[in-house]
Amino acid sequence: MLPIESPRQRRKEARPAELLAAALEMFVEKGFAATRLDDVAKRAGVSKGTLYLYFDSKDALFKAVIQEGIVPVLQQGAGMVERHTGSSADLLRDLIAAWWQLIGNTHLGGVPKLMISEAGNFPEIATYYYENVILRGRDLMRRTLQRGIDQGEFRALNIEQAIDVIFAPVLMMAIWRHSLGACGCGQHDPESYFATHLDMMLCGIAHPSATVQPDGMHS
Amino acid sequence: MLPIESPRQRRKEARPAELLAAALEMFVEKGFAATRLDDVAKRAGVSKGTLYLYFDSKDALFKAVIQEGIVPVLQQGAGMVERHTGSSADLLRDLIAAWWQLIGNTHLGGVPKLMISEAGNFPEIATYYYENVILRGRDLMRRTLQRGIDQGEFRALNIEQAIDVIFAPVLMMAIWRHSLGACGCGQHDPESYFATHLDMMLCGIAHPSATVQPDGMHS
DNA sequence: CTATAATGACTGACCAGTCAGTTATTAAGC
DNA sequence: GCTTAATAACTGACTGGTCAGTCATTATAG
Repeated sequence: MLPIESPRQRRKEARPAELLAAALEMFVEKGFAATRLDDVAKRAGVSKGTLYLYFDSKDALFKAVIQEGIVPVLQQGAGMVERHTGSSADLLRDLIAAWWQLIGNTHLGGVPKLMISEAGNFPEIATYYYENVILRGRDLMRRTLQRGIDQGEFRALNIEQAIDVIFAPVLMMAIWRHSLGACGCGQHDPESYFATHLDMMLCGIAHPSATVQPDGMHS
Repeated sequence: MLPIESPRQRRKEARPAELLAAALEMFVEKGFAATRLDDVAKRAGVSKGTLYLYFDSKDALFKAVIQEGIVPVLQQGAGMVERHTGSSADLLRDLIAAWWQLIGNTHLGGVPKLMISEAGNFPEIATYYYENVILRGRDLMRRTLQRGIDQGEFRALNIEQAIDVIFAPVLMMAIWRHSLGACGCGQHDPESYFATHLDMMLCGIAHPSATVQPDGMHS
């Protein structure tokens, strides 16, 4: 973004950042198929011809939106787990808060919905997303949970399944915002919702005095 | 719907059940916009012209898929909460198991993904879905949780938020199956996944001996 | 004047929706 | 039973509109 070495004037600043931003917004809002490239170009303030100077096709634009949108952010936040020194519960809190701050609460928060909607039509991009985004994110969660178990802070449970159970409410919050939440349907306050979420994950919902049978047998 | 007064023989049984089923499958698989009505008709074994004998438009077909697909099933399972006599934890288990059995694990399991994808393009249907499906489902959950709290089995917590926290992993399981899960990406075994889920919800992940501060303060 | 960037009218493929025509089913006449 | 008439069910070629992708032209910079 910053001018690199032209003394008085950039020749052309246009890396297609506005185009990617406009495309992300419209893909999230209307879906891939229902988005017209004329509209994307118009929202970015250029013509459709210009769009085709930077992207070979609508598919290529979609791919670029996914790749250049999420992957850098995810890499950026990767060191958090190693650096952390406090309790694992706090690390879990921090991870979720960071995800919400950097992704969920920005335009990128629409990407999960977009990938869910279009995975079937773009298996190649879905695979890319799975390997470069989902697996990496799961890895952060896995290390956090393993850390908690090793330190005796968490119970030993099926980590792979726990990852999804813990992250699902966070994901759904972002997905909801970009789907039915945008139609005037109810919506929680994120801060307070995540607090309840963590509370439930760490303590469960059972009353402390009640004896609970975890795996389905009656008392 | 039932034959009114033909003594020995129905004239024609064809309510367009095959068309609705075919449309549901293809909408879930490819998305609304990317689904061609020629293909829907072909999958149902009729011509496109026949499809238009029963549905006024592609939009009307979509609406029918949502309405006639989910609402009856939801109504059918509504009495479960009243009839239940055991512990509230078991009721929660039963509700989730029933949802998975009747919706998640059938073709209807694709409807949540479909609504998420298309809510923006069909606000009217999204509102219908919210009021007739989501709110009703939340109501079952609410009564279950309230029951548990009243009986001292569950802690008092924010019920509205707890509903979503508890149901999100179940929903995500169904959504995953119809999006990235269909692209060869990993997938949990539902039975075992829901067991872990309930275990976590009821007991939390914290080790019993660890002192946990539920709401974000350090120890 | 040359080179580069940007444009927007144009084209061809695609597909929702239509409708004149075909086939299947039932009823009527004998 | 057999033939014909009447109606219902279904078909698929066609049309009109939409939109991804192209490219000859225009604008701008040096």
